[in-house]
Amino acid sequence: MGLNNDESRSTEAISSQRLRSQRIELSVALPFEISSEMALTVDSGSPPQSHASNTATVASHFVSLSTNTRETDVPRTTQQFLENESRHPMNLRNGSNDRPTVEDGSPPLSPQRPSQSNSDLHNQLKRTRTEMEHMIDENQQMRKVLSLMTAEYNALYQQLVTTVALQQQQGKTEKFSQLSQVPLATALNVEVVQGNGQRASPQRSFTEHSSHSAGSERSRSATPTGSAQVSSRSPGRSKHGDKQTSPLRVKLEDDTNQKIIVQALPTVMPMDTDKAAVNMFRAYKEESSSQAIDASNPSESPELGFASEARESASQDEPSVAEQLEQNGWPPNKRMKSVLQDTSVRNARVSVRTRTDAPTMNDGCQWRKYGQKLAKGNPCPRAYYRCTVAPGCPVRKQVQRCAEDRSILTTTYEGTHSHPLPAAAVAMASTTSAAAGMLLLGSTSSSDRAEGLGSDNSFNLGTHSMPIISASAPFPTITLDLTNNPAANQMHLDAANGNRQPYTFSMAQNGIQMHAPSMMAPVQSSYYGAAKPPSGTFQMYSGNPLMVQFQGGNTARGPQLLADSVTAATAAITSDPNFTAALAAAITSILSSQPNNQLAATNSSSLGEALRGALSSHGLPITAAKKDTASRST
DNA sequence: CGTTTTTGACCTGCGC
DNA sequence: GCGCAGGTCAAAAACG
Ligand SMILES: [Zn+2]
Repeated sequence: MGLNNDESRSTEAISSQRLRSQRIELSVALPFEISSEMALTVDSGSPPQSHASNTATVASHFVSLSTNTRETDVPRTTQQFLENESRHPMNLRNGSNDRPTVEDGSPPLSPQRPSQSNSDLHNQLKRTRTEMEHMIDENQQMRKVLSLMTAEYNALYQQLVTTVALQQQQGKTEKFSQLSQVPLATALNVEVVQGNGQRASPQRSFTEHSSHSAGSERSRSATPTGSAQVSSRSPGRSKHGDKQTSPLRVKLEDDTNQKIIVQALPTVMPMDTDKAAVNMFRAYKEESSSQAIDASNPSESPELGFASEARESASQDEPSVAEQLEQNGWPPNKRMKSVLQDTSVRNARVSVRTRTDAPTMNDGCQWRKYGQKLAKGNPCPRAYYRCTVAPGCPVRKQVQRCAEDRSILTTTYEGTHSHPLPAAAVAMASTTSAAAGMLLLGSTSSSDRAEGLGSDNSFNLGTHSMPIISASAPFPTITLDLTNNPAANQMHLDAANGNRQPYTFSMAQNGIQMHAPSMMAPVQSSYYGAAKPPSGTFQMYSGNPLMVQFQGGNTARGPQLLADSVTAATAAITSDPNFTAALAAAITSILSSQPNNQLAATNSSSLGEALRGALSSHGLPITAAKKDTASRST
């Protein structure tokens, strides 16, 4: 380096570090109960190739999505989405087979009238059908969004409750710090808006990140961990990293006239098609230095408010240090970054173990390798990747093969995407984000290390339900084991405290099983070591009198599908206290998962597309029923 | 020629 | 302070 090394380094060192999470503002009406009662119907009407027999019943609660929604009305943001939902009361429906497609997709054109003649109906049917095909598409996307939102909402809700409780206990002065100390989900970012409108941002603003590829503005955290300090200043948002597509916005007001804005959620904004997604990203990138927000997220409605907020500070492409100082009162490199949040954000990790020959798992995202290291204890090098879908995206992943079994690939994700994701990437992204959120919410401190990546690559977790607590585990890590190894194919959510029972996810060929702590016993007895379950089986059991069963005909394999299944599972976990709700989320997600068609190991395979066709390609009878925990069918 | 990979240097946190 | 180990940077090389 040509520069004075020490100088530049130290300066950089203090400067705000690269952001690893996006900032997305979520506005959630606290009292709003999305979760427990809602799930999207899976009725996809009559898809092109299909049996049109997809039905689902989840605890008898169904929401018929976009039944009255025209294409243009399709909510793009979760906010809108949710509003719609609340506007249209749930549509209860039984899982019936072979319903007339009209029923589901019938647009506002004209309500069905029994008196209509057959020909009229026929014509209408035609028109409707076309529209329906669009609807189906969007329906599926919505489902994903919803499942995400549900999970996230639950997490948020819990978070808020915790926070409020804390606040009540603590003096006012401590409020902020309390807030900042609450371990938020990876994607969460809490801001406190004071009465005067000024924002105190206890958390480092993710959007500060300005790392152009030029890298002139490198930054590193110099603040010692744990010395989180809350100061009130305007959020350091600006620059490209700033695009956010916040699906939801949570706003609370506490007694002190302070608004708490909880920002959350990965930008999971499913695209209509991957092509569209690509284009969008292109545009996204191009505009990365300006106000790409509107362009890339046209659906953002003004009333949501955050768009303008974003604009206001995104005016400068690359503000100089002085400018930033002016704007924020702090030089960029001295910006307060909530170390706590930072560490939370940074530390939450989700690692996924898959059996694959490909050098890296195709998760739908674009990655750029930025490093490789020989990890201790493992002859296989560990590769470091960073997301390149959007400049400044904080997400990273590490990929390493298992020392024992080289066919097992461990991919560890960290961070939350700061941009819309291609459909293909939604599954994995939401999985990791949900899992990370759960992790952070559930445990107050660290937990076990990423298995397979750490020096001890023992993934012996499977055999017992004991969480592995590694003292040398700086990061809370959730591990999804998607290998079919009966001994190890589990996911453990470990809490350092040990007072939590791990959730266990087992991946059995085509299904995924989640065991909540309360029902550990029954599960282990029957599934483990048993023959492979029927293909396409999804089961979730919980201590609650609720059981869901998913049965599909096709054999699913490949990490992609698994990833999606896990998404559902993870989403479920995320809202631990509200398992039922989570379940709904999970189901919706699962339903859209697909027995893989062409999931080549190459980068070209698109999980999203694959998923999209899932239901239509295979008329999977999906049933869910309330049952006793005891009863189960395999 | 732009983008990605490779790779050695460098940084940071941690334990001693 | 030193050494180690995990991560990251960035120049150079490779790639398409
Ligand atoms: Zn990304």
